[in-house]
Amino acid sequence: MKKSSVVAALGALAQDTRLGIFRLLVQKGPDGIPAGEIGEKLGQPSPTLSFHLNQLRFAGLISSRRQSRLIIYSANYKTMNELLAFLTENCCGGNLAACASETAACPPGCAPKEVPIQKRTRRVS
Amino acid sequence: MKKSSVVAALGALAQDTRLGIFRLLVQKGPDGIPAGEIGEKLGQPSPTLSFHLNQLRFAGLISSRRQSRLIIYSANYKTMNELLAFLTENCCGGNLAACASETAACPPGCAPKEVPIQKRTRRVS
DNA sequence: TTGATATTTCTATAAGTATAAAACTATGAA
DNA sequence: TTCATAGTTTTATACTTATAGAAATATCAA
Repeated sequence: MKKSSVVAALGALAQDTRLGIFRLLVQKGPDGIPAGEIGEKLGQPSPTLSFHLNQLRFAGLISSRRQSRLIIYSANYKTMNELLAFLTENCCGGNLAACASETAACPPGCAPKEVPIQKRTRRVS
Repeated sequence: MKKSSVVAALGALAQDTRLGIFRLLVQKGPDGIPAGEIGEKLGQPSPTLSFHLNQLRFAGLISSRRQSRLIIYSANYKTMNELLAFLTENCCGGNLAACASETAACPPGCAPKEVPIQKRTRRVS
């Protein structure tokens, strides 16, 4: 994930109404819910809601699809995962002992990215 | 973690320079580094840097301590962990199958909070 | 003391973001 | 068609945040 996309995603989430929308969608699961239902839960006027949904969509955090008259919004779990991974990437400089220390106690994703194991190839003789 | 604190933390991270500072500190580990070294790496004038360090500190994401003439900044791993947990909390409504689905593929912390197992107590006869 | 270094606070300007009323668009039902 | 519903776009105003120069503060060394 590019740093600029991460800033955009964090900016989209750094607002009360939008954080509420995103969490609601994360909790509703991959099928999502219609815009109207979101507005009902959060008690926002529709233009305000639409503005915030657009911000989240533009940041890649949610997706929308039309289903007859309804527009169904759902969380983009892939983006969410990448965002979390970015923040903890290469935590403690890859020093696993520091990661595990009382002061840090880093999350699972914190460990340095595994270098893919190179497939052993037979040497041509 | 309170929602308002989460919004504050996300807002603090949603800025290019601050995201850079935070990631640098996360990678440096619990011991931290002095302000000057941060400014050097990010190439920002000191008032700008100080402003951003304050924002991060105010949001609870970093801490500072004086060590002679230097001010040492370090990441607050606890806040970071709570922030990540908040975003994925009660993911997919606790439906583990949905969490594990191709579309969601939620992170480890996504599973609903474990209800602490009650210790079996001997009945007084 | 005085001076040098490390960093912060104050300040003004510039730039970006949120809100909701009004007007618009898309879909389906009568 | 015409109407109702679900939602979006446009617009203006109000508010919040970023930047960096200048001045201030804290610590140490001579």
